[in-house]
Amino acid sequence: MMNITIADLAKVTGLAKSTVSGVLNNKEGFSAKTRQKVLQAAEKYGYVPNEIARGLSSNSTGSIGLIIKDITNPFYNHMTKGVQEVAEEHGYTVFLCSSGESHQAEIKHIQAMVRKRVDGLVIAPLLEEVSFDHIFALNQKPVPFVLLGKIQGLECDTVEFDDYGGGRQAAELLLESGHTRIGFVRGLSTSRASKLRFEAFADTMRQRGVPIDEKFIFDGAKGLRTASPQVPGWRKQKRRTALPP
Amino acid sequence: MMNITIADLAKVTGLAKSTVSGVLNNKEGFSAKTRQKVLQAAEKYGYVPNEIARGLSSNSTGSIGLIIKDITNPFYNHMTKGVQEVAEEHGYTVFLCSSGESHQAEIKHIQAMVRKRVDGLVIAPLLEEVSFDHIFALNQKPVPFVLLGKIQGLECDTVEFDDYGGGRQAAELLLESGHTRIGFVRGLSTSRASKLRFEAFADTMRQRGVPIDEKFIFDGAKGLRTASPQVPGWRKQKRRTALPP
DNA sequence: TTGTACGCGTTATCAG
DNA sequence: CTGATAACGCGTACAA
Repeated sequence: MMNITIADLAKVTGLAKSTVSGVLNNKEGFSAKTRQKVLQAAEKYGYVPNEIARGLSSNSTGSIGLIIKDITNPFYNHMTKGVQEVAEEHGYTVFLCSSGESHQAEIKHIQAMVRKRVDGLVIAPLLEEVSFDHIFALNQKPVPFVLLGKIQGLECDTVEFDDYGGGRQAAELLLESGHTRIGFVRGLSTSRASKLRFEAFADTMRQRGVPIDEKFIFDGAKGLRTASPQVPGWRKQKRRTALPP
Repeated sequence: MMNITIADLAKVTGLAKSTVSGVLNNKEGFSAKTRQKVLQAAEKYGYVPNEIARGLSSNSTGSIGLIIKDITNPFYNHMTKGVQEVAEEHGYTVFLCSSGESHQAEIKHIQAMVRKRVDGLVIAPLLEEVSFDHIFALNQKPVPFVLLGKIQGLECDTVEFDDYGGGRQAAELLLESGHTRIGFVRGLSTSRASKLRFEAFADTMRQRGVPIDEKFIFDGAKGLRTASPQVPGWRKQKRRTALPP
């Protein structure tokens, strides 16, 4: 029950490999008879083109890599959905890799994607308290990539968020509603988003002359407990379900 | 800035391709000097093995395909996380495909995965009101797969859920708490899980002699609105965030 | 210990 | 219009 190849098809139809390949790729210039023969044989034997082989000669794989932190985080799974929809529209498939907030995992995944010769990469990297050597190294390679967040001194495509602005808006909303005892839950120390949002919050509070009570500042939140169903007893299931990165 | 190959390394070191390959694959029987030379050159020129080429001759890709309905559904993203963790432990990478409740998309994705010659496939297929021809066809091919849910007349690996039991338990819990005006929100008609849960609910109600009020039965729920952050304005963003399949 | 030749499945380039 | 042949990058026998 091996996979049938173009050579097999050539043998059974009595044609040459190149002819079979041509017909299968809808090239011009083949007699209707030949076309028929090839197509019928392909159908009959359940021929499925081997994209690995195709990729080797065409030097492209039709795959892109997406490296995120945690697929159970709604921010990332919505983003993944979007990436996937667009990829699909363009005939691409996506490799999903989760770094799980581990710098080592991030490095490993990027290398794996390069080994698999993806046609492109979308990366949501850890942005604080880590080195970016692996990203600079990636930049020396032929594979194009987009980063979620800017890296100092690296000229490349990025998607950025106004985390400072968001933090300010949130603080202002609460202050304008007349609140003064406002708390803040910070995320992991590797999250630049969390850092910026907190800075904005602190700046806004200071500007309005409202003191921050340290009792209400928390650190290292890895997620929000939600009402989401959980896969019961899945290993040491780390919950990390609703906090944007 | 092309990708560097084993042949390039052979050229710059003045060694043979097979020597380079041997060293890179940690084979026995090479002088320390040769080893050094190869490793240094590989490092210097940023050599990254081409898994496409490797896959072509080894007839394996180190990738598995995962076909689910919607990655923003917590049931599926937790499942995806699990699949991914195990895959990674074994040195595999996963292709993520979302069928989005479309039978056509499911078929298309399965074919794409076969073309990409994944080493295996995990599929959460639509189970009601659809044909299974594509699954039977898949079963004729060399690629192993696991299904979420059983298909009549198909001998293959499956993972199953006790949806009927769950529906019964839920009904019993409410009845035993003294409730009688109980509603039920059914999912899509292609969801067997939803169908079975409703049957269990209806059976339980009947057995207890509690009448079902049709006013409280709803159909076609595609998701639960949650407090999850949304990617704002992402196309016609269909929300489908928290209902198990 | 090292080098050569072939196969993996496709595509592309030439001849016929 | 069709057929032979050479890449593509790697592994793996086999030979030197």
